[in-house]
Amino acid sequence: MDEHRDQPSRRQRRKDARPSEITAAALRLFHERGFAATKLDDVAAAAGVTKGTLYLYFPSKEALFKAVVQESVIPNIDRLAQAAASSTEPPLGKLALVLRLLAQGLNESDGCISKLMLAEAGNFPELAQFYVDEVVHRLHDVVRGILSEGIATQSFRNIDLVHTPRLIMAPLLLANMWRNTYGSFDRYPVDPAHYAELQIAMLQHGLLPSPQEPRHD
Amino acid sequence: MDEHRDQPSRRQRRKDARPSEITAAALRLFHERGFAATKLDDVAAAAGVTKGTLYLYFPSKEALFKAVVQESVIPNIDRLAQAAASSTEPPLGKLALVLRLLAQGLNESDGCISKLMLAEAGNFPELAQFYVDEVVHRLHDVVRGILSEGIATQSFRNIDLVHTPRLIMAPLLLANMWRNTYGSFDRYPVDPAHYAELQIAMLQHGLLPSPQEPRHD
DNA sequence: GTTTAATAACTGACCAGTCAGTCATTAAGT
DNA sequence: ACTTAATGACTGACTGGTCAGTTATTAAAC
Repeated sequence: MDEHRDQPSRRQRRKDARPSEITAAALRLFHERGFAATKLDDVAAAAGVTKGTLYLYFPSKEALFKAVVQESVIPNIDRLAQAAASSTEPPLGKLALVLRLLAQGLNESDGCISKLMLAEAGNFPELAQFYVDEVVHRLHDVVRGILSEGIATQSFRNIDLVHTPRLIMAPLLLANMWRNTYGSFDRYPVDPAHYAELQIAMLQHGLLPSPQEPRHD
Repeated sequence: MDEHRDQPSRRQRRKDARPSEITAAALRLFHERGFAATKLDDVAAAAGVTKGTLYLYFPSKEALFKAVVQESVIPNIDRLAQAAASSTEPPLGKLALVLRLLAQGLNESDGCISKLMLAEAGNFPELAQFYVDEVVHRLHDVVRGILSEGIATQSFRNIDLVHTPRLIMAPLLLANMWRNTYGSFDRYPVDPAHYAELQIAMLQHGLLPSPQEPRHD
């Protein structure tokens, strides 16, 4: 019986493809269960290899974790900062652009990292420091730049430049964690893109009815 | 030599005080390190007992975790709902009241739970379901009631009643998790009460300059 | 035939959970 | 009051299972 022939052959050698497959599997499981509760045997199985193979590419479980974070975190920030810088819209439009891009970035690849880092920061202080400096503060700085410009041109009122970036991005970030975590338990599905639109409207009008023109499109 | 006399005596019998001391210690450590990464020996030490004692009061580590969550979660919701119901303020004032109470509740006792549940929901589905139903949705319902009233009296524009509660509370919740997690790494201290005020102002005005009266107190 | 990616059996440290024993406290006996 | 028996809260050494990390072996690739 050669029933081992139907799958294209186990034990392939694919040195270049492995690392990203492994980190992808690890990200999913770390996010789902937490770092400590995730077994490397499970990560390996999810990546279609065995545990020994992990150690060909990553020297330890902790190193794998760091690789996961750094790999998933680098990309979208630059894209976002660049989009904001090159946009010629007025401040509010620029802000809307950033929020929509953020929602999109969270939606695809890895809005998982924010929750994962939050949960594990206590166990990995240096990594947490890196994350705060390289990701969060850079993101805040983008928004802060827009706000600052808006205040200068009197498009915005004179808001708190230190904390308002967090205030503005919090709903999107939390909505995303929410969806990734409680999605299956919740009555209403949560959609980051929808939250982006709600937040944009809120930034524009607040809760109050628009005094000049009650629009109805 | 009676040098054993200076500490009031180890090995006291305090059957009634133990459980809350244990859950308090457990909450701190679970929140700091995560459930799986927390050793019961450490919880016991932090509570001033030994591991064996834990098992006199809680049948398993998982049972301890559930006790921690349920104990920390029950109180503040009712207080908040009641305050909102008995307030005679206009909708925006009522909303401000709720946000301030929420910030206060997060600040003292246990704003830890929200992060802890977020991190462990995947490993404790029934508990997550309980938390979503009994805590989060009830909180949202309070806010939803206020919004609904505001729309009816035309104090508010016609906002999305399903999602806006989350949108409004997200900044406070996230700011709190932030402070509990990255507080020591962050440049600027995060204060929930301050975020409550920022958020109230944002709900009132949005980002835009107030068209009728540019106030400056 | 040589190289090396991949495997799987193995090891040892760690930790949740157990239990026989200890001692602070209570209360009965005098 | 003073002694002593009974109680049960508390301890800490122990165990069995689990899992990160290792290594001897296998087989794919060239």
